[in-house]
Amino acid sequence: MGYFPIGLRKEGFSLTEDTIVRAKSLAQQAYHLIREAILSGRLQPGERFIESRWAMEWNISRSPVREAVRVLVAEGLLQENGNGYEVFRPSLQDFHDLYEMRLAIEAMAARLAAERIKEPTLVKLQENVEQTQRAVTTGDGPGIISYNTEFHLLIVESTNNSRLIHSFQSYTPLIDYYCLLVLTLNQQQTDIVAEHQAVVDALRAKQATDAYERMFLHIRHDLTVIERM
Amino acid sequence: MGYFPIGLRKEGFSLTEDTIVRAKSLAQQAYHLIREAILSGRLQPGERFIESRWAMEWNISRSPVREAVRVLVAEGLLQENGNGYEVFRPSLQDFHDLYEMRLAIEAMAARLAAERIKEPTLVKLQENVEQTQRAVTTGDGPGIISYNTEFHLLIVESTNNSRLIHSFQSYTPLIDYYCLLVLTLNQQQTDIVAEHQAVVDALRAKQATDAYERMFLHIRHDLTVIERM
DNA sequence: ACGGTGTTTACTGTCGGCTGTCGACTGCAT
DNA sequence: ATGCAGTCGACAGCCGACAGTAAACACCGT
Repeated sequence: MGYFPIGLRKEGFSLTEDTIVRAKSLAQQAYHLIREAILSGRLQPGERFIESRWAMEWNISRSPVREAVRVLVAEGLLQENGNGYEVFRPSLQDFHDLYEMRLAIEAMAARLAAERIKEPTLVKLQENVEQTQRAVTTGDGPGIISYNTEFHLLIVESTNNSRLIHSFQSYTPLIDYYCLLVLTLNQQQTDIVAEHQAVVDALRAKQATDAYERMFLHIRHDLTVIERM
Repeated sequence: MGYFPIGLRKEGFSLTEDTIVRAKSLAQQAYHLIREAILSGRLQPGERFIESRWAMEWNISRSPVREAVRVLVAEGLLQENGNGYEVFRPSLQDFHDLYEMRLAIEAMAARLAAERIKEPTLVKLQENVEQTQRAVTTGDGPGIISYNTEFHLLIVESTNNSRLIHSFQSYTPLIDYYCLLVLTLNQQQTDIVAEHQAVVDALRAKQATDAYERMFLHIRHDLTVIERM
């Protein structure tokens, strides 16, 4: 007991596995499950979060759930509410703050990337822009979103700065979360291709301030489009 | 038992209090104590961190200590080490990454502050610059550091952006930490006053891009000075 | 000496239970 | 009805104990 992934603990498991795999701690599994439940919207914003319910649900004790909760509170996805916890309640102000954070991180990332990016990444970025173009013309909504995410990730990663990357990864799901809750989609803008292309051009030319400027305008454009709704 | 602040649990406490005060949870107290111990250098980098030792030390059970550890791991101040934990081991690369993070956050903050800063804050900033000037001329090292910290904090706070502020507050102690460990002091540069003054001037003139640029150069200057050592 | 195999030890992960607190409910007096 | 005290159920904070594990140690045949 206590070593099988949540959800398999009663039903048993297949013995046909050919490698030995050590399950993550229950606390970590609980963390990921709760996080996923919040970000996917299965847990409503403001909904009360009760440790013991989930512990029972998963047939584990409250300790690992508590530890997961501690981390989620630190990350802001859960909030202490007098006595008890509730799911983070997003506000427009938060969303605005988040976008300014994006501006800070990603514009800086573009600036740094201009000096550090490698040829293979540039190639990938160029491909990405073209794939985005196709997705836009064919009206492939999910495609646009996923290519867009990849575009920004590639640039942030090419800074080789672990803090920027970590920060980026911590707020990216939140943006999707807001879009899920508040907005239908923010991909109506067709300028995205041109703006991405401008960033790539600046990166290719190793023009740091130019890359910064392009990325800054791109994200701020996104923000103003969203705010108009 | 279990409801008095750590350190008072055996000695009892005065009954002359005239207000009811709720003690912070043991987990929160443990969190702050551990964090303080790390940042002050009393816990050496790389030193193994043993939950049960500290629980015994404080006469509490391991549960609250564990919860504190969870948060500190999430923040990066403790690291999982196979089986067990150890104190975050800073590296030069980390320090460099941290400074680029500063560039991202604080340059953006200056940009936003230019549009949002209020007159009283501008006055405070101007006073701050003059106090810094005096501290520099009298060779008051600690004074320079504390005025410098205040300067940057004032600007970040005047963005009214909770994410930027939170990010700033999470890395600020780390910078002091690095300075404590690696460097004697990074305040040998006397340009600090002129650079701060330039930022304040740009803010007063509501020149966003100018404020951005000044702050960017100021912090990068700091970084290059440090790196030369 | 030395690789390999028990064995101890010191720790983390998890559990179930106890206690304090809060909010809702109940019943009584006004 | 209304205000108040008492009661109760639900939940978080905390605890002591147990189980599992990794590294250090001791032992052994070679």
